[in-house]
Amino acid sequence: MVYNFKEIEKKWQKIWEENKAFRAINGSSKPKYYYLVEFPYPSGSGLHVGHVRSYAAHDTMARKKRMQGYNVLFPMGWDSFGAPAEQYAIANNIHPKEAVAENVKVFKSQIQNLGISFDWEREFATSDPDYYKWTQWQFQKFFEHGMAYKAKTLVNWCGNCKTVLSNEDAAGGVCERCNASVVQKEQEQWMLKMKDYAQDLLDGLDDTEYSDRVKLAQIEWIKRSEGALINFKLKELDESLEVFTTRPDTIYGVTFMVISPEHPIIEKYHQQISNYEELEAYKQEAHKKTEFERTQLNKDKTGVKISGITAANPLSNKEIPIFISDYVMMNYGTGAIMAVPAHDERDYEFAKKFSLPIIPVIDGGDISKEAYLGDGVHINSEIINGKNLDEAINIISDYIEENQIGKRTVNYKLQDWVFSRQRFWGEPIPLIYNEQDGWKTDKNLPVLLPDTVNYKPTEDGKSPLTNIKEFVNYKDKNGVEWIRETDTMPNWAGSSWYWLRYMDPHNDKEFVSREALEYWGQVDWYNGGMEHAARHLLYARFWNHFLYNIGLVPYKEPFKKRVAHGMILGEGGAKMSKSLGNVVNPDDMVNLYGADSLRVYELFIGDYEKDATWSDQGIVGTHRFLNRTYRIKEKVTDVNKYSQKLECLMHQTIKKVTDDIDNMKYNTAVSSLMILLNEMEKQEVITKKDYRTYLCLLNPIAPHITEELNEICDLGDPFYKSDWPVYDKDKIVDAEYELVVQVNGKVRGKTVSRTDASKEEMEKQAKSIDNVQKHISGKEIVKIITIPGKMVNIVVK
RNA sequence: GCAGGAGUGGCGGAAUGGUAGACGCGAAGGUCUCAAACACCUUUGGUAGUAAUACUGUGUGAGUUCAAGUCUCAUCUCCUGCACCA
Repeated sequence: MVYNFKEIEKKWQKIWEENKAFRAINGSSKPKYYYLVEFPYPSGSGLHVGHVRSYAAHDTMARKKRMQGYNVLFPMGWDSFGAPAEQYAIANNIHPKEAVAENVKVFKSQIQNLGISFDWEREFATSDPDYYKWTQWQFQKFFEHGMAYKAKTLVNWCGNCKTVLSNEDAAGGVCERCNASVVQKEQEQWMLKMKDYAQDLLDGLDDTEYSDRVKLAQIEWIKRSEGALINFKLKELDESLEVFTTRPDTIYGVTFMVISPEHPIIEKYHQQISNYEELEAYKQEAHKKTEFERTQLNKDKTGVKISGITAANPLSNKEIPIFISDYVMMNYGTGAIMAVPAHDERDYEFAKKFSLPIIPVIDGGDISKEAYLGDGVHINSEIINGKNLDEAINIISDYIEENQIGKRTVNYKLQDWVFSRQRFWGEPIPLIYNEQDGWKTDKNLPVLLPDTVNYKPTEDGKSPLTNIKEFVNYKDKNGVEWIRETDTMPNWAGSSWYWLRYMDPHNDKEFVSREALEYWGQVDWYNGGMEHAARHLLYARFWNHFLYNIGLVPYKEPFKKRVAHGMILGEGGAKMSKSLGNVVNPDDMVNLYGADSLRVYELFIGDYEKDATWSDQGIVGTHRFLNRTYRIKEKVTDVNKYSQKLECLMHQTIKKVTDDIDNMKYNTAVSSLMILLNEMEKQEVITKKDYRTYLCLLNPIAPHITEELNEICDLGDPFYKSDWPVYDKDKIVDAEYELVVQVNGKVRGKTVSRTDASKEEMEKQAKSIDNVQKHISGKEIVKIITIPGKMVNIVVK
């Protein structure tokens, strides 16, 4: 250990805190910039080296931006509601509130030990009543604007966590939290009408600068498809069955229909259906299957034919049977499909299984083997015979609209948001109910979570709050008795507006003041993990779009820019996990090498947006780099201008580091600083200005050691009060350079040339090199390509 | 299956169409030391050669170009999302 990083780091962290060095000022006349990094769940396992990477990266940008004269908002808080905190509490047999307080303390000190320049005066946790009061208030806005409704839905039920999960939480048929299988269960739930915002959420992406993969994750999740709704008349009833299809042109190939086992028509025409019991049994069987079995394992088609109801093809008038099958989902489209086995893989499998007719309507392929999915000319299709795909779709769409059989439509995969959780540790949904008045908002906010110890989920899956009479029974000031809603909000709620609260975190009159909203505007740059690029981002955008539409926020899109960091993998390339024993604790690294070494290492490790593998050796390298940075202070002279030999490199490095930080190319920023240090080490002495500039460029990445050296060597104001260096673009080009000479594209020699040499001079110089002579003598020179300041290529024959 | 991304030394990784392998790690040799650690110096893609140098080299195969890791086409592999989405 060359320098005492422990003492230095503590010292500067204290100075920054005492001087409120990173305080963001509402209404400052400086230009504003808002950096947001996802706030963590304060889980029991403490900070991960992955957190360090994203915090250090944003911190680097934030520190530089401040030095460039911006009023930077760079806040941090805690996403403390939800399952992780609750599970930790249950496991350790303490109240979630205490668990959160405990974990936040650990997280905060870990982050502070890293010297991240968060404005801690704006800190809050989503489980603070002062915060969730406003989450509840905003939910009431959704409710008041008809955006929240209660519905009996088939929900994903995790038997292990004893809770309902959103489709997003149950992706892949396993519980996001505990990995147990998810089954389907009917339950009354509060829903938010997110589907109404599908197109807006899609269009809004055009006004953002998200990285491509983030944008695509959003598009994929919303998934828009254009097609048509078509009504199929039911022969026995005065009723029709509506289907959604993207291929109306294949309608002549429809040989049967399939509806979801949960389709309401089954209940409605219970009487007409002669095999109702059989259908009901199938439905029950399907619900027992996990989503995983339904989708992954069981590609084998199952189903039951509905007896007593048949449909008619609206174009050909042919009578067709109707089946129920679990391959049709109630929550997509209309829950019913027209089956075209000749041209759809799933319908084909089903038709084969149930020996149903397969009529080709597009020419091509061999339908005796498989469904033909390719393009071609329509056949067996009366009014569209001989037409190609686009034409046929148009003709059929026109036809069904003219004859009022159906209409063109756009469908989205995006679903309404299941907003209820039957858990203790969440924001209570602030609604009350009685028979006469139905559901009403409770205006006495916050609706506080009771201080109960009975917070474990109940066996029947109801919220533990249902057992607390003092909470459930509510009498208003007129003496009217109400029952309180006992469901709580999902974890995603608190994180759906937290960036707004940072703008004005202590406001007890409003969720955020209008002035603060106008001043800070959009989050300029939001970083987080790829795992949140679909769901969290979608919920947050939806929430903000809604607030915008009711006039509560000035911008529709909350985040101007979103970039996703890569993961830090354990040594060996696997995801860090306790079971693999490859978890690296940032505290250990800070103790061994210091926060600066850890920060530099995590930024040097590779491309910020890509995954990177941890290496214990790598951090040794960056630690050495900082030691050398420290040691070179002995060479500093009192001269206050750049050394002549270093001047050009200094300007080049300023440019490189400035550009690289803006483009998140931290690895090459660090590398260019290493190059500069290597050069300085070669000099007998370096000037005060050389050293000051070098330290200043390194400061956003390694803030402690640079502040210390700046002070020890008496180079100027502390960096947190200083300006970012600027380069002179006339000085980034050296007077001389190494001219590369190629013959037929192969390097045959190098020589030192003047930057302002003419092409003729360059060619003359090139030809004078012995080895070049050797390769061109006796041959005909076809042409010479000369790139000033770079190279000469002599083409010979 | 669909979409996106990536294949470069022993390893992490650099390269506006213009010197491939910057920078770092590791390794080898050396200096310091009684010794070790730390530090410092030298070397380090492969093959041949004392060397100068030559050939070869960015997953594979073609192509465009004076010049290709970079552009085009084909192909293989890996990763990451999404997935019975009608």
